[in-house]
Formats: sequence, structure tokens, C-alpha cells
Amino acid sequence: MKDGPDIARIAALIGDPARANMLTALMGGRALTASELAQEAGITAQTASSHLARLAEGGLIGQRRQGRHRYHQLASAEVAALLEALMGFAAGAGHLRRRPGPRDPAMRRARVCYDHLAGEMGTIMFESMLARGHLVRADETIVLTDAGRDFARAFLQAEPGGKSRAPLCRECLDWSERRSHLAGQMGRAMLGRMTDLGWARRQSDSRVIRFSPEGERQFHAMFSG
Amino acid sequence: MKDGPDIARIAALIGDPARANMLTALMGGRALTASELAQEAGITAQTASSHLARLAEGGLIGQRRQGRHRYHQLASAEVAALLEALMGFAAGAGHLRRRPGPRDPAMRRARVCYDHLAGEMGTIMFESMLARGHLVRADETIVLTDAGRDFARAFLQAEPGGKSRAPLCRECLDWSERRSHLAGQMGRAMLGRMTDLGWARRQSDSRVIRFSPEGERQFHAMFSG
DNA sequence: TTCATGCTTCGATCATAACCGAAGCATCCA
DNA sequence: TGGATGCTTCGGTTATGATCGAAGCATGAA
Repeated sequence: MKDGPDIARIAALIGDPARANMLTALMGGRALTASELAQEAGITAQTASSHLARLAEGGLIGQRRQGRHRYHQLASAEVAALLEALMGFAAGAGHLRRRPGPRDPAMRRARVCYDHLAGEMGTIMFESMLARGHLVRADETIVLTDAGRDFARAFLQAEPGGKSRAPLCRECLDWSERRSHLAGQMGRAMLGRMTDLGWARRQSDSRVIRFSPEGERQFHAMFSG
Repeated sequence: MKDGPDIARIAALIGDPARANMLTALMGGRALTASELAQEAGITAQTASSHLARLAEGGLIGQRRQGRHRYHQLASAEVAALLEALMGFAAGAGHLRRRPGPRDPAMRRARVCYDHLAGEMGTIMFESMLARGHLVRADETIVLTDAGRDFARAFLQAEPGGKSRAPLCRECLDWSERRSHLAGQMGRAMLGRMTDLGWARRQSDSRVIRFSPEGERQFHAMFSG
């Protein structure tokens, strides 16, 4: 009928509740098996299989074989960004599947959002970095200042960003806090460094991030209000 | 089942072909009547009516009554940005409803994308402004330089941006050109100024923008490669 | 080889919702 | 007032696709 990209096709892919649940689960950033995703979505393995095939055909997910397991993951950070945009809008429009924000207190406190820190601690870090002038807003986008670059270099023990062309700093709406947290390359690197330092570790079966008492202390020393 | 925003609900709204066609038509930026949208989507008025009610309930569109007409439009620039993101991904993933890019040569040449200039001339302007240092990329976002601000002030006869909190400069993937053009406040202002100056005017029944010969000459003088 | 596990394909069922014809409301015009 | 237009509501049909049981295929273990 009309020209232009076929947005209906990929929107319809995301629009099925079972597939949306799977994609949301994959926002955890790690690759999951078909069985795990089936459980996540509350459907049987056969059904999940056909959904996964469709998602792959639509370019939303990719898979790796490993022995008799087959791991599924989001196809790219672009897909994650698209899902984030949808989540942000859905949260803003008041379409929540349950209460405003995750019910589990641990999820509210700290969780992973694809590859970066989200939840209360995510927003604390983000706002602290803004307050200290490590980040600034420019036209509603986020830029790392020179001071921020020094800070990042010292904390990460590496040059922030490197050669990748992905956005260095992005703002991601946290739907439990209704405020923003840091995404993009920097967001990924910051979380990675915190786990490397032993401040925090990922819960194996969920998106929850558990901080050790010492890790939490260091975190607050670094990002205190 | 899961916590978090209900992305399935709004994705499903966009995922129906008829509704997607309507939303795409509304990307033209102007408010349209139910009959016009029905024709656009190739369905009857009754069917369109129920689709429009659902879109409104989902917060994607809003409507204004005016006499016995009822005009429908996108609810916000945020919705437009969401649709743009979907279009960008769909185009990138190769999901085109027809050939790569709009079929109509005039559409390819210059058209409106919600509220800014798109098509070949949109990309020419954007790349010229980058080449002249009026805009720079920073972490894949676009920032207006001081020189660019001077240029904009002179051309627009106004301070770019004003007090609005919307992004000043955004990059929007042009799916006919497969390159970017300028969106955001600046994109809107630039197009508005060009029509004010009589360089171009909108085709009443489509998204095509027609440049006058003199307007096109001035345009190229200002944004020549 | 034989068995178990993880996953996919096949076939059939069933529910959702997209659709239109007809009728019902408004609004505007004469 | 009567009639035209724009749109919505109602009712019923139909098609899409989401789902699962059962069987089929791989892979790896015994």
C-alpha cells in the first residue's frame, strides 16, 4: 500500500506477549536457551521454538549453538535501544504490567538493563556523575566532559570508549525509578568494572545485581549525593 | 507474568498493518481526518474508527474536534521518535514494503518527516552543515557548534531552540537515502524557515515538499557540497 | 548400541481481533 | 424542518496465528 520501511512487521513481532516477555528477558544481556525463555514466557518449548524462529527471521535475535544447547540473544545493541525506547514510552504512558516498577525490592535496588546498571543505584550513579560535572546534558544527550574522562580513565583503568563506534554515553529511562540512568559504552564499562572489582555480582537466574557490603560502601563513597 | 512496562501492548498497537499505515501517514506531521486515514490504510471508515480509538487509548495519537470533523495526529514528538526508531531498524534490517525507498521521485527528492526535511535534499543539508562545522557528531549524537549557532541565528532570524526542552539537534535515518538527515528542534525550524521564505511549500495531499526554482537555487547556494 | 536430553516440525484446536454492512448519532447546510 | 456528511456503534463473519500434543532429529552420555 504505502512505501517506506515495514514497521508493522517488526512491531508485530514485539507485540506478542510471549515474544515480548522473551525479549524483555534477553534485555538481561546474557544469552539464554530456548527452555529458559519458554519458562520465562510461560509457554511450552514447542511454542517458544516457533517464536524464536520468527524473532530470528526478523533480525531481532541471533543464536549460537553450543553442544546440544542453543543460546539466544538480542541481535545487537540497536535492538536493545529500540526495546528501551518502547519501554520508556510504555512506562511514560502508564502501561505497566503490574505495579509501577518491579515488585522485587532487590530488582528495584540494582539490576542489569541489557549491559549496564539500572535501578535505584543506577540513577544514583548517573545523577552523581552529572552533579560532579563528569557528564553534562547537551540537547538532551549526554556528553562525557574532560573531567569525566579523567575520572573514567582512573576508575576503569582504560581509555573510555576505545575504538568502538557505539554511543559512549546514553541516557536510559529507568522505569522503576522513573528517572534516568547511564547506558551506552560508559554504562557498560562502569558495570563491568564494578563486577571486576568484586563490588557486585550478577544473580545467576535473574537481572538482580547484588552488591557486597564492602562494594556498596565503596560505591557510596564514590557516588555519594 | 513479568514486571516492567508493557511493551507488548503498544508494540501490538503499532504491529497491525492498518494501524501502522495510519501512523506512517501521520508522520507527515499534519492532523488528518478518519476518512483520510481510512483511505490511507485501505480500509472502511468503521474499521478505521475502531483502530483510531485503540490508538488513542494507547496514547499514541490525540484528536481535536472541529465542527463535524475530527482530526487525528500523533500524540507527541516522542511517538514520532519511536516510530522513527522502528523505521530505522526496519530499514536497516531490510524490511521494506516495496523497493528500497519511496517510489515517487518527488518523495525521494524532498518530503516532510513529521516536522523536518527528509529525502535527498534533507541529507544534502545535513551533510553540508556537518562539513562546514555547523554541526558535529559527539558520541553519535549531534551538537550545534558556536559557528552553527551563529549561522542558525542569521538564517532563522531567531535564537535556535528557545526555551523548549526537546532535543535541539537529532539525527534521523532517511530510509530512501539510507543516510541521515537533521531532526529535532533545529530540523523543524529550518524547514519552517524555508517555507516562510517561499523557498518551498508542502504538497497538500502528501508528504512531498516542492521547491520553487528560485528556492532550490538559494538552497544550493547555502548548502552546496 | 541404547538411552536421555534439548530442540524442532507437524497437525489440529481454538481464541483473538480485523473486517464490513447496517443502523445510529452528531453536526452542518438549506 | 429535512437532508447531507462525517463518524461511531452494533452484530456477525472470517482469517490469522498462538498454542499444545505427539512425533521426529540431533547431540551427548553410558
